[in-house]
Amino acid sequence: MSDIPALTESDAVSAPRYREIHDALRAKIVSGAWPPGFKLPSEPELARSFDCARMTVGKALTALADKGFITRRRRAGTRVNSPRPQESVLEIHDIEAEVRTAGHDYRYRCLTRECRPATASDASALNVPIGTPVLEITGLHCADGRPHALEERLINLQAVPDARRERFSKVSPGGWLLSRIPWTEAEHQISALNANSPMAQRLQITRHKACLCIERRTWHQGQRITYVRLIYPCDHHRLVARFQHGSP
Amino acid sequence: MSDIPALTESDAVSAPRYREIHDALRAKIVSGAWPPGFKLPSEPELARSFDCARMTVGKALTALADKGFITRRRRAGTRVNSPRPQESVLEIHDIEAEVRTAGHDYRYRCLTRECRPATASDASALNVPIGTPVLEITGLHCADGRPHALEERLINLQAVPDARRERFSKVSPGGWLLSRIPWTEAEHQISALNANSPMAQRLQITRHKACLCIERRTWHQGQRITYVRLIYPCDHHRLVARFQHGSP
DNA sequence: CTTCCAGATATGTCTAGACAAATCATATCA
DNA sequence: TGATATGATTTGTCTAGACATATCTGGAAG
Repeated sequence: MSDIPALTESDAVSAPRYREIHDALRAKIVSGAWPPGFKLPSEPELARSFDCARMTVGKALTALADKGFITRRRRAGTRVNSPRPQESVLEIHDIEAEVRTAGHDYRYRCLTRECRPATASDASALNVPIGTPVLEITGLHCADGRPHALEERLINLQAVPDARRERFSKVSPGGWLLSRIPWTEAEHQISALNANSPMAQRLQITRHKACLCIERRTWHQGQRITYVRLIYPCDHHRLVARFQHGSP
Repeated sequence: MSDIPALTESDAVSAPRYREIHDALRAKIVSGAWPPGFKLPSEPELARSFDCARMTVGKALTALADKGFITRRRRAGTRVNSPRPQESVLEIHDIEAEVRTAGHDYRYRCLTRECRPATASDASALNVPIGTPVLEITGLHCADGRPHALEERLINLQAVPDARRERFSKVSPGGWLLSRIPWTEAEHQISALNANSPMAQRLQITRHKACLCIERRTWHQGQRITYVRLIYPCDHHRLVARFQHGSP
């Protein structure tokens, strides 16, 4: 027989001190007792009032700052932030993984491929000077042989010169790039659009059908790597984002 | 004249030690030198090899664990995680704030309002038993008098009984709820759809026009509060998500 | 062979103190 | 008055050590 008592959330083994402090301070903020702009007591004062070392309150404050509740500045002290817009964590999956986990067969097919000096629109999409060598690729992601998503991509050849030698006929440029140059920064824009004729033809859908459009720009160490536009027919895809604030 | 030297990213004032360690370890991981499942050296070993105190490597490891690169377990040690799907932080703004910050005049108008026992579809949207009292509201968010977004909402009256007495004729239920019951958990689904006739009529757009559809489910302490579907004509809205992994 | 207990080891938390760096407030000088 | 030096305050980082807690390993007991 085990002597370990049953644990419920409410009677956890006693949270660590820094979490107690973190939660106490957060309660002051979310309840409105400490409104935006309010200056918190200094670390030494908090340490005295919580009867612990400064490092311990510091740990709690750092966590609150990481979560965006407060801003800390040397000498100026710590202040409560204005509430930020709702944030959700959006998981943007690799298309191949996404298709395969849904239990379908995945295939990629290249439609067009062209190396050229950047036009004005290429330049603005990649944020490079006009004339910089770029590679434009359009391809189709298929699930069980049926078109799943259309990909239109620009690659900055200055950042990824190897791409010039790759045909991308069967291998999707997304995975190829990811394995070569891990991105450090990404920006996504999500919008809706009506399929135009070439899109509709390639995706085998009717013209004007609503599509989800995901544009992604990727950086590596500040340098723009690639710009990609993915077009999903509306019944093929939806994005899910979840957010939890409070407990952790 | 200021003697402060110009700072470029490359010549920052010398990063704190724990960040150097953090970056060094992350480099091992993202480069693949330490593959998923790899067991890292123990804290004391790392402290020796980086010639610093254990707390300093601990800080770096904690940060890496928070970001999902590694998993740490007592006695079992620290291991590299399998790569997670790309994640982006998606900011989902309050519509009113969004319209106003764009410099437009904002107005909300209620279209329909009905209290009823939950039908089967209400029940699945709110995850409550059939027959639970719910409030259904449809309304229109307008910018400068023109339709901006259509809102279809269900409110769980068991969780928010006060809503029964509120007419919501001019005040948007989103803000009303938010000020009353702060959510602790939210899930968003983003998809595209073609406007059907009633949508098109209410939004004053042509039928079949592509719209961005954002569905949101909100919880408070595990209890489902509300389900809302927002329909934006495609040229009215796009979502932006940013993600940076690495530096912070 | 299985079960159980006792180390050994790795992380988790905490402390008290130290110095560094940023910034605010004040006093001083031109 | 206005610019500048000075000091005080607050956060940022780091250390060396301590004890707590979880978990793995191997050996002893049944």
